[in-house]
Formats: sequence, structure tokens, C-alpha cells
Amino acid sequence: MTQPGRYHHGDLHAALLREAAVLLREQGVEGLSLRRLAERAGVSRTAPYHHFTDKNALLCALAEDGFRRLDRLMEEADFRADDPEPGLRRFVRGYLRFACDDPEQYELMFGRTLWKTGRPTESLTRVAHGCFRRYVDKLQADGIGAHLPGGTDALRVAQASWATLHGLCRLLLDGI
Amino acid sequence: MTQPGRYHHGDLHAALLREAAVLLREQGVEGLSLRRLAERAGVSRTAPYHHFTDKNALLCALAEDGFRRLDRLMEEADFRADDPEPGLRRFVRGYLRFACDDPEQYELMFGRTLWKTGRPTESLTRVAHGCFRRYVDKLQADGIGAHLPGGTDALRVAQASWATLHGLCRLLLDGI
DNA sequence: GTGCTATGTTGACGCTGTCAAGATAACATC
DNA sequence: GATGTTATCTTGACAGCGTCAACATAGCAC
Repeated sequence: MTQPGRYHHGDLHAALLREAAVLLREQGVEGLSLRRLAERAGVSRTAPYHHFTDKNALLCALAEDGFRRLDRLMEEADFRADDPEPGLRRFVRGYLRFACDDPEQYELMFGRTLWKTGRPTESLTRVAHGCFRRYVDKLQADGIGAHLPGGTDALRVAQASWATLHGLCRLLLDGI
Repeated sequence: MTQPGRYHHGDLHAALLREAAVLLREQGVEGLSLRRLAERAGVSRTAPYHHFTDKNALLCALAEDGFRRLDRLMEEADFRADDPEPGLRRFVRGYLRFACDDPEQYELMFGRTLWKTGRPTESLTRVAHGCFRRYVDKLQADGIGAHLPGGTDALRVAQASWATLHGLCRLLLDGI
């Protein structure tokens, strides 16, 4: 891809994302600078701006990748109506593994940086919401409701359970 | 305090913390720079370094204040053995109010910035751990255990309940 | 008064994100 | 193949940041 003499990189977009993921994992958001990224890709400081409008945009893309992976994890989970517990167990374990495997990405996905301070890309919000929706649907379709007190809304169950899981992850990851 | 003609500020330490709290609330950690802080206090860029070794140290002090306030909130809570529910309700509501009142401070207190990327001050860790310990003690002393299945450890209850509360806050505050 | 210490100052360095203007390659069209 | 358009990459520049070093001033103890 990156032949040394070439003026055009070949696939800088992908290379940037790849390198960014590595840098994010190793050093966190703080250590992730566009300049360093460009340098690692063997390209000048401002080249990334032809592929991402902004640093914020790049971070959004990174988070988006994370949500896609999480979505795949969601897809694999199945909470069977007859006996949801093993499926749930697997899912929770998978979620925790996902979060602990790359804490910095998890932080990026759910942290304040993107959702409040920066502005999330439309694409990112779409993927993230889709991910949550899939979770809710999953719970509903697989008939979790049958195992809970009558009238319990699937949405509520999803919110509460995700919040718990999320809180656990945060406390764990942030080391408190 | 800050007379215009004076070479010495008078109480820069406190002034910095005060101004920092304002800036944090309004703009988040991203918008909080030592230089701007100094400027607002009517003092040169490097003056703050005589009161805080580091930007990290200042942030730690800020978070510490937060934990002290939270600790006071903890102190006021009482989960009476005979009927813990209203006390718990009040506490949860208080906690949520605390978090929502100043999301950026909450983020700082529990976020990754200080506990992982940066290094927490010894003083900060002491206060934070004290805060959590008080919560555990409170639960135990007020005999929450009596209302739960036998053999349930107060520590576990504290961990789980705090995680849930925390997760809820994060999802709420980060707007997901 | 003398000297020590706390506090505040200017200057400088390297890092950052980002814009503007110009250079080069790729590709489509004639 | 020549031409023009577009995508990509370049250098130069700017303001902002955290932080260090060196120096200036004030306050306080003796």
C-alpha cells in the first residue's frame, strides 16, 4: 500500500483509521494527535484533512467502528424464551470482554468527549442508536418479558440493564 | 482580594479553584486551560504553577472538592433499618441531582482522565476512597442486610448499587 | 537592615488543530 | 495523445496549549 516513493498514499483513509485504533488503544485519546497519525502513515501533517473534515470526525469514525463490532456481538446473542439465562450470561460476559479488551475505545464510544463536548457525526448517532435498538428488539423478540412481572416494558428493561452493565464497566475500567 | 495594582494576588490558590470550577461547569475539561485561568485571575500564565504543580494536580483538587461535597451528601443520608426505602429514595435522588447539576465535574470525578490517563493525587484517592467507604459503612450500619437475602455482603450491595446508579448517570449525562 | 522564602513575571520550546495556497497525480473526455 | 477536472498531498503560517528556566518583587523572620 504505502510505497515509499509515491506521492499518493494509496489508501490513506483506511491506514489512518487503522493506525488511529492502535494509538487509541495504547495511549488513549490524549495521545492521539492527527500530526502523529500522519507521521506514522508517512504523510504530511495536513493530509488527513482530505479524508476527515476534523479530528472530531475521525474520532467519530473510530467510535462508529466500535459500535459496529458491538452490534455484531449483539447479533450473536440469543436470549431464548425457554431458558434465557445462559444466553444472557454469554452476552454479559461478551459485553464485559468487549469493554475490557479496549477500554479507551469504550470510553470514546460512550464518553462525554464525542456526545457532549464534540458533536457526534450523523452517521455515528445512526449506528449507535441502531445498536441500542437492536438490543431492545432482541429482548422483546426473545420474550424476556415472559420471565418478568407482567406489564414490564422491554424498553425499560433494556435501559435499566444496560445502565447497570455500563456502570459496572465504567467503574471497572476507570479503576475506582 | 484582587486589587488591581498589587504584585501579589492575595489568595490566588482559592481564586484559581473558584474560577476553574466555573470554567469546568461551563465548558468542560477541554475548555479549561491554565493560561485562560491565569488570565481570568488577572495574573500571568505561569503563576498557577506556584500553587499547583501541574494541570493534573489542579484537576485533582477540583475533583477532590466534588468528592467532599458528595461525602457530605452521603453523611446526610440515613437508611433506617425499620424502613430504608424513603431514605434510599432520597439518597438516589440526591445523587442524581448532584451528578446532573454539574455533569462536567461528575465526569472529572469518575472519568478516565484522572484515574487512568493522568495520575490521581494521593490526596484525591484518599478522599474518594473515604467517600466510598462511608457509603459501604452506611449501608452496613443501617442494617440494609436485614432486608436482603441472608449472607449478602454489604460490600457487594454497595458495589452493585453504586454501579447501577453510576451507569444510569453516565448514560443520562452523556446523552445516549 | 539583611536574608530567606513565597509568589509573580517574561521568554522560550515543542506540541497541538486547522486554514490557505500551491503542487502533483489520477482519471475522464475529446 | 492532449486537455481539463478532481482527488490527493505538500509547505507555510497562525493561535493556542503545558511547561521549564531565569529573573523580579514582596512579605516575613531575624
